[in-house]
Amino acid sequence: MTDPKLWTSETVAADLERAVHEHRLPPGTKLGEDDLAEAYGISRTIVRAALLALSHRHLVELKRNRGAFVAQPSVREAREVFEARSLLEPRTARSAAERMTDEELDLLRANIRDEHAALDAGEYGRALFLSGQFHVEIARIADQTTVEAFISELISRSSLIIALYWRRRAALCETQAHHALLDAFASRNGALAEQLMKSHLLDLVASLDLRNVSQPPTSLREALNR
Amino acid sequence: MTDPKLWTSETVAADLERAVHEHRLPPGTKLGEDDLAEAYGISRTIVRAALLALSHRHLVELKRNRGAFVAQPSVREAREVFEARSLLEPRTARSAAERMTDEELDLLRANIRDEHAALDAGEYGRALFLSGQFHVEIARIADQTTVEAFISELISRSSLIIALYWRRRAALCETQAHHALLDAFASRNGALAEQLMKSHLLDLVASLDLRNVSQPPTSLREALNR
DNA sequence: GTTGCAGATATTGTATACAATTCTGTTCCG
DNA sequence: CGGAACAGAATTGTATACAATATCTGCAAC
Repeated sequence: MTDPKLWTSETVAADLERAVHEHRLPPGTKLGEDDLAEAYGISRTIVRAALLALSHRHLVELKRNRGAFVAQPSVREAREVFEARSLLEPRTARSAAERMTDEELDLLRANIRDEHAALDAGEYGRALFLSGQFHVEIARIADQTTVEAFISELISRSSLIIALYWRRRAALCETQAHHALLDAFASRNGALAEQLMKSHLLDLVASLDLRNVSQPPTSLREALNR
Repeated sequence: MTDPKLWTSETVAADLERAVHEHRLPPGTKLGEDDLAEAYGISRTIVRAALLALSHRHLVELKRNRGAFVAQPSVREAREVFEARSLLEPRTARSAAERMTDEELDLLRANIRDEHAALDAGEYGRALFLSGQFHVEIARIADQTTVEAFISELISRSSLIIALYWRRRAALCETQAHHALLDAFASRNGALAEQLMKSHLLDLVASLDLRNVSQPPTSLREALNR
């Protein structure tokens, strides 16, 4: 993290977002301004701008006079995030399938290959990140920058949701669904891609434990609105 | 603007967003940090945080070392915004119709009434703002906070798009569509509400002039990537 | 042993100082 | 008269100082 590189608020935010996405920074982690400033070798000014950006993406929660924490999405929020994804992603997958070039198809293939490699190497965080990038890449291929930005945010938030609510099951169901999507893309079958994405998202929520019991409030304080 | 009130970055951002939404701050307007700091009676620190927030909502464009400007969405971006809205809003209108209480119905009626009053008083900016709030309110009633946040951003961006690309026509087509939606809500007809919202959005884009000619690059500089 | 308070410590919130960059207007030369 | 070049002004970028607030520690009282 202490690269000789020149950090800006954008690069710091991206670096932190990736760390969150890869579960190196679990939900609830305190992100102290001084700590980060020292870690990156910059002043608190830049750190604050980065944290502000992440809070706007709902990846970080800012508590007045108490600091920044990696967000802990509620069960409610978890449902909403996947509800939003189900509105955006299936149609976007259809558009992508209809515009897909061979080069873009190769990019998606490479993504799945890298994810496999990461899994084999035991790098689960990296595999999770790549799995998310697959979805973002689809939005990019659909050539819808605006929708892509929304999906990108939702994907990152989904990573937090998975960290909190994932229940152990088969680990490879993910790549299976992505393989099926890839086939639909390869045959430029938009309707199929839309349907597969819809099912994929339903499978994802089904793999979560979103019962209302045992809400995350790690501390009693959280349970009582500070 | 020079209230004795206590301004925070959030309230300043909200105040600016409303000004943009009501077309009091047209696209391209320079938002100088010192000017704003003086206008609100605060330091540049707060102003910068507010501008950063607005830039994340794509309402303000930050140009390095040159300052903040009210965004000027391109034709491309305009299309994308309405594409995104068409993915989110019709389904959300359906959900809203199915959950609508009588009190919420009254809120929507009041909104339309206020919009009419604003139009009669010649307060076009306020009417435009209320017209947008109608859409946001629907998302709120659908009880989907996450989708609501996206729609809220898209509505504000739509206001910029209208400022740039609106072609004069019948002025009241807006309230007509909202009236029709209200009837669908009153009869809790989700399918109809979804269909009406879809048509409403199509009418909106149709009322814009999105031909690719004469793109906004006010200055030559803009045309050449700075 | 727990509770309550007080001072000390640490962390965030805001303002401001200074550096870096851009803009502007004038001068000088062709 | 037109344009390059420069100096000064204005504006933004970053760091830091200080204020406000929250947290922690220790001691005393019950």
